[in-house]
Amino acid sequence: MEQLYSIQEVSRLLRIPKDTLRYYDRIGIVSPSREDNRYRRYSKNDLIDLMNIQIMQYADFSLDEIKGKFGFHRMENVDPAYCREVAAFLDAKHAETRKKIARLEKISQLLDVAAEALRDLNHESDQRLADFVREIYQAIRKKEPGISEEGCHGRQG
Amino acid sequence: MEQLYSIQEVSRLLRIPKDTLRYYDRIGIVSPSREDNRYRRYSKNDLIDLMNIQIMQYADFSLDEIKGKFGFHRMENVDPAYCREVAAFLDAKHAETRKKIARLEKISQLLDVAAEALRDLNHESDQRLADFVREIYQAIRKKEPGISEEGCHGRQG
DNA sequence: ACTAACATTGGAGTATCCTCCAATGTCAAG
DNA sequence: CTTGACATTGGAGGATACTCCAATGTTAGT
Repeated sequence: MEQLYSIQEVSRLLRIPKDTLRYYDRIGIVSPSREDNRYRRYSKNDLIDLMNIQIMQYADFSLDEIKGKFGFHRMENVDPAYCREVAAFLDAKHAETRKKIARLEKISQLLDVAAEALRDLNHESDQRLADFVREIYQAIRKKEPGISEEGCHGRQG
Repeated sequence: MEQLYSIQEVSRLLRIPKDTLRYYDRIGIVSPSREDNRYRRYSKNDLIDLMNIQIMQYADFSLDEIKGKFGFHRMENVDPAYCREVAAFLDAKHAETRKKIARLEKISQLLDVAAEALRDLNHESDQRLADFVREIYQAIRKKEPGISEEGCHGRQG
């Protein structure tokens, strides 16, 4: 007596386009059972999976990560090793997120300084902007130790 | 006597792949002058444009925004109206960036709580995670007032 | 002349996540 | 039996920013 939902019902309940649900089925992310007529029938667990996916997408997980790393409600399998693995994965994501935030804070400052420089055009604000841009530019360059694919046939001394 | 650079030189100096430089030329973002043999020759100003583009990409501007909104070094044209327009644009970007940061802070928290819940499996941390997820889920849903393309032929009462 | 290293072009492919379409099948009501 | 709303499928297209390729032309050195 488990309740089942048609694709349309799921689409309305979770506000996920039907095409997207079909797409998720295709790529094996959420593949509901079928009726004799091949119509999809979503179970409660399928809905929970989909809600988890919505959360994880909000949290910048790619569909690939979602597909690969999670059993969702199958968490009934409380395998400690698996839990540790997932926890480590979440830690990595957390670190990544902190980095993104740091970058965006820089950008926020940059935009602020730039807008200010544009609003009152004087040497001081110009200078501040120039300095800031230079700092960021150097940070960008330091990222990769300097090889740009095609540019290394004739190696520079 | 302006110094000019070949595509290879620019690629090495700025660490931008040659294909990318050609791509920028194609889509009209930075189109250097040509020699008789049709080889590209980048001017100092072209380099400055490219550096600005690198900065703006770091700041999450799309190439379209970059193309549309900026005269870069042509800023010698200090048209006050244009400056105000650009400043307003930067303000909007700034607001957008603050929003992104707020979202990422939420995500950061979520990942933290989730990892913790996975590490020591007890009712308390589980509950905290569940609450947090619910809160975020509701925030996600509130975003759009609830229409999902295909799902509105037969309108729900 | 021949070669290596550079340059050009148009066009196709990659990656991600959908989004849309046409052809077709199913189901319930009148 | 027809109509309308639902469902299915495979495959194409879109947005973004490249990335790669093949065919071909140019330049400099021996």
